[in-house]
Amino acid sequence: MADVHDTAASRLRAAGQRYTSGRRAVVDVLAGARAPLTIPEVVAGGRRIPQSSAYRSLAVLEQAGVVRRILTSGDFARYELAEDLTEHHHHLICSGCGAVRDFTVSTRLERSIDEALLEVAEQAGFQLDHHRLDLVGLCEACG
Amino acid sequence: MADVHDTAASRLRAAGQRYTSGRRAVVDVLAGARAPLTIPEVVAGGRRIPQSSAYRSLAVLEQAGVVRRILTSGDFARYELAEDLTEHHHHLICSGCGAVRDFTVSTRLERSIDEALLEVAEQAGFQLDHHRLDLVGLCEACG
DNA sequence: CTCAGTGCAAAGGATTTGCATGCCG
DNA sequence: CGGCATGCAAATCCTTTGCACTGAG
Repeated sequence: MADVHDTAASRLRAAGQRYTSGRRAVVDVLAGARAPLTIPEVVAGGRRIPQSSAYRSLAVLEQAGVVRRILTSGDFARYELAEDLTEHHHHLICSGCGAVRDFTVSTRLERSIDEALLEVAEQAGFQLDHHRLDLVGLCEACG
Repeated sequence: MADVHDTAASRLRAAGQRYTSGRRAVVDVLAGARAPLTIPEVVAGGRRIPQSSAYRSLAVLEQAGVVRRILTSGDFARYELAEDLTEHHHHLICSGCGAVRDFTVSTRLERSIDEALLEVAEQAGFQLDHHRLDLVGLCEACG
């Protein structure tokens, strides 16, 4: 956990930004969650995080590579810690209620995907950064 | 192409909707594109498609399963024909300029992914609808 | 004639931004 | 002290909606 904050601090520094208490509070909330959080959830999860500051902090943290923004079909965007601060994973997305849950797949499959995508990227002249593999369906409650 | 319209018509009918000329115009524009289009692109691509009608038509078409809405990091949502009207594919997304391009991977990899996700879905009590595999990176222009 | 679909203009709502203040360096 | 970060409130802008009109059945 301290590790997360250390990494966050150094990445922000590298981006010419400070790791202030407000930004730290946002990271704390995200680190304590098991799934990506919406802005209202981040705001509600911290003791004193005004909405506009949450938006601004998350924008800065995203640019610095500390958090990642993910888009679902819900009204709000969601944020989670960058993958190298947690571990590579994917999302189960309920198309009914918009709930999101994390999951992982086998290393072998990951490797196959990465190999295939690397080739695709090369052919297309793309510089591959990462891939996104999401599962879309209905959760137990909505099914 | 006529096939696309036939399918669209029957799906709309099944959803209790009509396949009007306005909706047909939207489908025409999407069918003529090689990548998902933003609303402004749809509006600009058709001869006479008011913005609000484009939004409304696309919402109806999405509910009927004729088109799919996809979210990128750009300002606008993008729409494409449903996969069974084209073919299963994925997206290269440029994190620099937001451009999106289609690509496919081998059938073998698709099968592996589907098998793995089916298992994940089962364990999580999810009813699997489909998966999304996107490649995120920088396009030639932005790289 | 009736009702769904359409177009325009206005409203809605997540996100961004201007500006004054507080705080870190 | 100087400049970035913060909070509040107001502005932005994609998207949705109200309402009157048109067209298909």
